[in-house]
Amino acid sequence: MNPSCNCEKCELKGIFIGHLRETDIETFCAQKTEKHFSKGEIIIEQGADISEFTYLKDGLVKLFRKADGEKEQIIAIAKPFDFVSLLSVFSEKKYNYSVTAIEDSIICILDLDFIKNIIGSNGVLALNILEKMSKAGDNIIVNMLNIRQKQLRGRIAYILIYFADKIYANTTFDLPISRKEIAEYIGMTTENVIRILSEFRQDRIIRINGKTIEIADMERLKAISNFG
Amino acid sequence: MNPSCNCEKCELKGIFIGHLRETDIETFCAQKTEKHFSKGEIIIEQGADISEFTYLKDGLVKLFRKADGEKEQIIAIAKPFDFVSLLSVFSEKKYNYSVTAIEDSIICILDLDFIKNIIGSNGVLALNILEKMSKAGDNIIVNMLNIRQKQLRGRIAYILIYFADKIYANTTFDLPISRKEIAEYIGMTTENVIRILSEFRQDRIIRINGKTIEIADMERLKAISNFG
DNA sequence: ATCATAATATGATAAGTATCATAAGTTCTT
DNA sequence: AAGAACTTATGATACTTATCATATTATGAT
Repeated sequence: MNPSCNCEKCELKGIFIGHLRETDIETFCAQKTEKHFSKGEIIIEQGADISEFTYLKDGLVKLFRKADGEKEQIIAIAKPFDFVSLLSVFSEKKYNYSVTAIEDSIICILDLDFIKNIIGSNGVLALNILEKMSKAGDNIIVNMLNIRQKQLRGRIAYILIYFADKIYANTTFDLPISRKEIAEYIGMTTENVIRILSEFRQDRIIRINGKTIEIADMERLKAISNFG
Repeated sequence: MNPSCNCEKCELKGIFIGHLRETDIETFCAQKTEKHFSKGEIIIEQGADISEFTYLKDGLVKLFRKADGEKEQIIAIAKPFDFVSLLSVFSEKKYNYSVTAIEDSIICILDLDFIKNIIGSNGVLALNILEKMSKAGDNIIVNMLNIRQKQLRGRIAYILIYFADKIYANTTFDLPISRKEIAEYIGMTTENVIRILSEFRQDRIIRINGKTIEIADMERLKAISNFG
């Protein structure tokens, strides 16, 4: 493992480095660029040419699209290993969604043709990528289906639990997105997101302090998520 | 091209046969099983082990899942080339959705380990599969986002246009699914699907005769799809 | 053929959600 | 420090959608 690569912490290390031939590792490490993005910065802009293969090494990002005269729609909140350039990369010429950092993030960038070349000459690596892509797409779809089958209270409960369990592993956390963005994520209005959060607070299911949320009654929240 | 393979009509021929070495083509053709399913028959059952790689050669199928005590949710209506075993195949052990034929269909089946083997030893083929998977996942997600941002009338209009344009290339067609299934596909109740179809009929936007739908005023339907 | 079951259909009502209005608190800019 | 722009907040009302009830027509099974 080439130390210049500085990939020790990267969750994708196993997939890439582990399956590359020695000569490719050299090129891979020389190729790789790491970029830091502060919370709020745009990483990928909808409509831009896809010429790079990017993935999230650290942080948290949101994928969203803006159609015609419509509101923005958040497609996914992605953490490391959830692949950033997961969707269109291998099938489209231009991104049909944007990505921004919702927490300080580190993105690794590789030339797409270079990656395609490696994959084309390394079937085992290809299978691994295939597995990751498959999983990433799956997760987004399952998530959307889960949200779709619930009503507003259930959706809010679901997303709060998602942050607590899957992202922060803590019942107290700072919401990385605004109420408006939550609305764009679960397909409802900003007012109703605020309203239902207030309702949960009044019912002592959560405590709110600005962006800070504390889940006070996880049992009830889970019940709402499951049956709401 | 081995004639015993009988793949002339298959849209996936180019991807598989085109990139296989001579020796692999022999095995591929010997391996391949073709199965016919009549309308209504179950092709894949949720929860079953994934041990085969299946794809749709001809016909029309629906992918759906059933969660806990919830209603069924239709994930996608897939035509040939939209890959049947697209989602979980490379990442899961068991199917988390079912597939049934909504029109008489022909399915091609290959052992999954065999396919993985081929991919593992053939990077170019891998890239092609990656492209297809990427595209298939994309389509489902975009479709779900499109539907989500509309209200009921817009959703119904959208799906009618989808069948007319994308599936049957004809403004008159037989609906391959029931009103109940439409409801499961666009996330609303059966009654409202029926109601809105009746409404469209009363407004002379469509003509209905049982399962047969004729789009009488495509302009208006498109307007409803876009702005509803 | 006939019974049972499911699909289509329509109305009335209840529940859920969006829209509009307004206000107070934040954050960012200058 | 003040103002602009945005976020959070809450209420009133209108609109959208679901639920319940009931009837009719299709479909499938014995």
